[in-house]
Amino acid sequence: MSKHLVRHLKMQSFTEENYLKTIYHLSENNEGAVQTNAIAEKMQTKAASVTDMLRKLSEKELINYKKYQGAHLTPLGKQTAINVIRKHRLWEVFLVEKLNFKWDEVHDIAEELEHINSPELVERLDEFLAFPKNDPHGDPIPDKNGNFDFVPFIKLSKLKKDDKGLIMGVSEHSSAFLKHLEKLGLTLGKPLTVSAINDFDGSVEIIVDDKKTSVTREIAKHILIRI
Amino acid sequence: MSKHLVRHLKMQSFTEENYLKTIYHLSENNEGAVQTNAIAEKMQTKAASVTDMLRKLSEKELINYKKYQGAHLTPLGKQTAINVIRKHRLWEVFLVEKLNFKWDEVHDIAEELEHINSPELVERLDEFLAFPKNDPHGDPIPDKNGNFDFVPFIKLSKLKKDDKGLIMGVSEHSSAFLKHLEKLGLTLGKPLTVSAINDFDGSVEIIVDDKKTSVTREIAKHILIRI
DNA sequence: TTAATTTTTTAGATTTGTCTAAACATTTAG
DNA sequence: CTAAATGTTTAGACAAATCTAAAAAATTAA
Ligand SMILES: [Mn+2]
Ligand SMILES: [Mn+2]
Ligand SMILES: [Mn+2]
Ligand SMILES: [Mn+2]
Repeated sequence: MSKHLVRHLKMQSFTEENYLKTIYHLSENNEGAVQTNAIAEKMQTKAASVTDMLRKLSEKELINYKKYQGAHLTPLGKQTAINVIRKHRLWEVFLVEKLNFKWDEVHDIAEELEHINSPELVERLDEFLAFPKNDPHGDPIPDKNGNFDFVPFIKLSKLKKDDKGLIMGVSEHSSAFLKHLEKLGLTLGKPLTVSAINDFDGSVEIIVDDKKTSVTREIAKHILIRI
Repeated sequence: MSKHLVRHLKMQSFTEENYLKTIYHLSENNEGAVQTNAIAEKMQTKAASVTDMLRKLSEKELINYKKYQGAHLTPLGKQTAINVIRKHRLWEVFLVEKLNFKWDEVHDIAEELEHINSPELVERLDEFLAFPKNDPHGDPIPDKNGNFDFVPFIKLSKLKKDDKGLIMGVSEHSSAFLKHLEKLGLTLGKPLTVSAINDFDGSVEIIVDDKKTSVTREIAKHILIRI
């Protein structure tokens, strides 16, 4: 890391921050330790590289790690990860609300902006945006102490025929996925009704804006619903 | 450079961008080739490191460089440097105008933001800010084609007794310097009159807002005036 | 125009983050 | 319960950006 990017006191490199964030996201769902291969896959890197980094993060007391046993974030590691996520989501709100980007265009830019290191900047950005609670994809934005409401949305793929609900979020941020939803009229806040579930491939037929559409089971897994 | 920060087509690292920017600024004033030691001093690094980087930038055709002869930006290198400067200055305007930072607080944050790689983001930011012509320190903001008016301001240190003028810029961005000016009431746009020049140490006595103050010759060199 | 001084480059290390190939450990299946 | 498959770590290398110390070139001064 170049000296021109010297960070605050606890100097985490972009790379370290990305590892911490990935470990955080992987431990959100399943409870146990986060495995080397899972991290390697998410970060599009090799298991050997992950092992190296896990040792380093462990050295810095950002994770608990023992050989062959996977990783857990320490409180310090968790705080760091949540702070990066806070910044990511605030910048996404900025890009959509102030610069008129679409929700499918902001993720990659936020991946860069999330590493800008200025606590003051984050707090002022939060204020400028009027302390938003959710990002453009429905994800909750942690406050400056790292607290946020855990809202247990249900995957569209779990709904039954005739269930009704509101689209509250997505669990996949790729532009391709979001553009596809947009084309189908599936945007945040939209009410929908499940009109049928296809026995053969699990695809879900829904009614949105009085129009009938259908999404594959894979897509339905990434659409989050509040009933 | 980590793969998570893979940039656009012409992949310049933060470090390369900072070198190009420094070479650009050093060639703004004196015309000839930019010397190794001058770069080393501005970047707070060692001459040996500079030599390594000059060879690399030359390899990439961003500068013209021959051993012992110093460096010149190529058109491509100049364009890259100006684009980084454009981003730096636009972000400074954002920080001051939208997030209410003071002019002495924004430089370091902009040093990080200037490396965010998204042409679309820059254009939308420019529009959001209503296409500002100057940054909070009076420096001109290049347009998206890299063009900007060269405005030949005069250093306060060059003025004579009884000369009048407007403060149009500063050529030093450190927080300490800017805070000092602020304390003396020397902010952008302020009219001033030179009431005396001290023979002994060259310090400049001025009248601003009907009050008399005095700045050292060193400080006067960094205050830019339009008569 | 030789000598002293300044400037620049080279040589050789170091740190960070990455990789491949091979070894080792753990889990799963027969 | 052994054997195969899967998952993880080690060993050794590499590229980027940096450093120190020493050599070489260019400039300035005597
Ligand atoms: Mn995102
Ligand atoms: Mn998001
Ligand atoms: Mn600045
Ligand atoms: Mn500025």
